[in-house]
This record gives sequence, C-alpha cells and structure tokens, in this order.
Amino acid sequence: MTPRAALSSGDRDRLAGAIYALSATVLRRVPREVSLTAISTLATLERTGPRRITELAVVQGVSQPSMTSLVTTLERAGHVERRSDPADGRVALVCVTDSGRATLRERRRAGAQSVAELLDGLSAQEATGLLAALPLLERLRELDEQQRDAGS
Amino acid sequence: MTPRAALSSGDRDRLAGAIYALSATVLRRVPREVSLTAISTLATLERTGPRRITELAVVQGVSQPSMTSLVTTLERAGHVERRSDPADGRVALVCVTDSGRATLRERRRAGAQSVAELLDGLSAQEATGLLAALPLLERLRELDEQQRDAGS
DNA sequence: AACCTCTATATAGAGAGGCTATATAATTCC
DNA sequence: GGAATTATATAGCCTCTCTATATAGAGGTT
Repeated sequence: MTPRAALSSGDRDRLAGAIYALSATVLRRVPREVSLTAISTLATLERTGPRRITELAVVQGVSQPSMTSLVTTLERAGHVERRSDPADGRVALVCVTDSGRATLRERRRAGAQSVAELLDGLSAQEATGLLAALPLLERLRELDEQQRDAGS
Repeated sequence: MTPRAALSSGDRDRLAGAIYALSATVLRRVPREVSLTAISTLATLERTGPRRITELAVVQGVSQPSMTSLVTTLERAGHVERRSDPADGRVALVCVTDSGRATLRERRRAGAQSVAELLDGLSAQEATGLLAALPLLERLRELDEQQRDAGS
C-alpha cells in the first residue's frame, strides 16, 4: 500500500492489536445511555453541518432505514431537527440542535472521565510518556474521520 | 486518588478525551458479527479459566439473565461448554472450547487488521513515535483487566 | 428430618437498535 | 407527459439488553 513500510510487519500488527484491544476495553468501561451510532451521528452533524439521511447512513455504516429510525429517535429527544431542502422536496436535512450538542459534550465528558480514572493507575513517568503520544492518537482519529466524512 | 498528580488536570483530560474518542472511532470501523460482550466473555474465560455465570455477569457488567442468555447462545455455537460443579449442584461452570478460542483469535485478527489500515496513513516518523507508546497502551489495558477480572 | 432462607440459574416479557424488503413521493430524463 | 431514478418512510423480523419472577440446590435451626 504505502511506498515503504513505516513499521515492520510484526510491529505493525502488535501495535494495531494493542490499540484495538484497548479500544474495546475503554468502550466497555463507559455505560451507554445513548447508542454509539447516535453519538457518532451527532458528532458528524456538529463537524460538517446539516446532512441528508442517506449521507448519514453511509458515513455511519448503517442502512438507510436504520438511520431514518435513529433520526426519528433523536428528533423526538430534541437532539436534531429535520429541515426541508428548498432545492429538493424529497430530502430531509438533519441539523443538530443545542440539546444535541449538549448531549455530545456530556457524553465526551463522561467518556474522558472514565479513561482518566484508568490513567490515574499509571506512574508519573508512564503518564508523561503517554502524553507524548497524544498528537499521534489525535492524528489517528483524524485519519479515520477524513475517510468517514467523505461520504458526501 | 493518587498521592501526587502525574499530569496536569488539562493534560489528563485531553489525553483521556483523545483516547476515548479514538476508541469509539476504532470500534466503529470493525463490523461485528459477534457482540462485544460475547468476545469479552470469551477473553475472560481464556485468561482466567472456567467461571460461573454470575461471576461472568459481574465481570462484563451485564445482568445475570443477560449472561445466561449469552452463554446459551455461545453454547449453541459451540464456543463454550456448561460443566457442572461437583461441589455445588446449582452452578454452571462455563468453559471456553477450541472453537471459542479460534473465534477470539479471528476477531482479534480482524480488529488489528482494521486498525493497521489506519496506521498505514501515518508517516514513518509518526508510526515510530506511536510504537514507542505501545507498552503504555498495553499497560492501560492491563490496568482495566485487573479491575475487571477481580470479580471472583 | 423438616423447614426456612439464601443463592445460582433459568424463564417470561418488554424495549432499543439493527437488518431486508417494500411502499410512497419527488425529481429527472427522454 | 410518462418512465425510471432517487430520497425517505414503513413493515416485519432478529438480537441483545433489561426487570421481575420461578425453580432448584445448599445451609442452618430446631
């Protein structure tokens, strides 16, 4: 894929495996009142502005009926609004509301809180070492985001 | 909690937030034929040997009826066996089978594969930097595991 | 030994979230 | 203007989770 390998095959697999395992661990720590897909959808709307249902379904990797149902649920909860597209009477433009943004913030706070408790188990030296990797962790997420939001 | 803070409050929150966000991102990349709880349960059984249903429910943070139902599903799929405890006729000792271990391996492989594709988007320098954090990522998972498996 | 209480698991029924198949309405293209 | 296409909605089903409750074995008391 890449011109030259950045990591040896073994390192690449070990690192990827560790990240996957940690991810599963972290997500299981946080109780979910709102589904992962719902949160991720709100995040997409916040980042990229109003989107159509079909686009959201593609971005989230769920079927269109599932996204219709999710949007209906979020709408009832007041987290999003359906607006009509003046240019095309078929489409529903989904917009996040202040309530939706607040939910997103709260969810991020709760998630970070849970991970922070895990971080407290590290020594000062370990914590500092991990902090050095922070930009790289953020970069990984950006990489995924770019691929994900491309579904326009 | 800890005697002295290893990180500033802001760093701690940013790092925790980044890890949580990345975790959610990573897990949404991997299609799930088997539920997260099922995989995590198989992993617990592999690590710690046969366990009672009630223990597994506590460790996974689900209700006992949910765990009974999950074990039944896993048993039908051949991934675990129910054995009786000679010392107590009420308990069902759940044991992972070879098929269960194979499922676990395959799932880890698929997860790592998906993350590896993300890693390929990093430059050689970034990838090497992240590799340096590998032991710390593993350590975080161990910390969680210790808390989790304690439910004996 | 009979009984009561506690514990381990199972069952029943309901709700959320996902899927496929299909219906409906608006747009686009001859 | 009518057919084909596209965007969303609806219907029906499956899985996973929950609470409430039933069943069966263990343990202690008299």
